[in-house]
Amino acid sequence: MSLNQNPVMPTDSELEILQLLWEHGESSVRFINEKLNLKREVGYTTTLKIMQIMNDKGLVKRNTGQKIHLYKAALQENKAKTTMVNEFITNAFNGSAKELVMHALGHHKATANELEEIKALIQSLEKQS
Amino acid sequence: MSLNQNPVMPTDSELEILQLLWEHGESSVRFINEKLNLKREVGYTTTLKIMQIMNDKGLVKRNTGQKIHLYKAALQENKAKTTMVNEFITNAFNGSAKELVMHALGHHKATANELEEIKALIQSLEKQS
DNA sequence: ATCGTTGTACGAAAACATTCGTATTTAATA
DNA sequence: TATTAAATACGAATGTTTTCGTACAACGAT
Repeated sequence: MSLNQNPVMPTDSELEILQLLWEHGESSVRFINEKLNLKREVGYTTTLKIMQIMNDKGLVKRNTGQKIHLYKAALQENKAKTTMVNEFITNAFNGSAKELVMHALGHHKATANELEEIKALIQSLEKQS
Repeated sequence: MSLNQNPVMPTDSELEILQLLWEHGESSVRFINEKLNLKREVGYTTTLKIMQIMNDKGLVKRNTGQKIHLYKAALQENKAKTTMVNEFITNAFNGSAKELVMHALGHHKATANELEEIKALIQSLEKQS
């Protein structure tokens, strides 16, 4: 996706890799490729190429000090996800966070505990105003 | 009896057009192209081509009874958006609706009224269980 | 009937994303 | 130091999305 190209939007493959980097921290191509292959078959050089492109785009930072290069996400997980959510709200929900939330809660199961946490967040947002 | 087929995910351009069709109902290519051009420059035949592709994919239904063909969204707005939200939750939030909602509410401003509506929805979800 | 305007059809270029084969580099070890 | 295993670099094929030029069809006005 991207009609909007401001903060560089990751492609689907790039997002898959970013998630692994957020979860595991700085990692080698080999490691990421093995994690990817737990879910689907991907060639090593395919993963390598995508991570090199991500480096060119500034989505990751690469440490080339050793033979085995190490990659880490260039963006904080929270900030990146907020950017993606806002983009999604703009593109698919005409800017209405409420609409998105209604769909997310109405059709994707959330546990009682999660609903409590969301209520608490709303409460704290209401106190701010 | 009809076979259920995998929902086709619209591309960004296709989604833009779907939103206009949901908003305005059955429309001509000329009309949609003019709406698009309020926000960004798009050639007429570009819009035409995308709408033809959407027809091939089954994203829209086309009425060719007149010289000016009319297009309407093939999917109900609610169903399509739910599908997109669930896809997004899977891809970017590891399946957690809560994570998505927290991001949506935490950083995208929602009005006090909207927060009330969301609370009411949560209440009704909690009653169900 | 012909001309000009406004449609649709279609193909191909341009831009972007994904995949992978092959060449080259690096470094441990025999 | 020469060999080998494992890494990176690079280019090209493939696939998808977006864009638009050009051809042709429909129709109203002359």
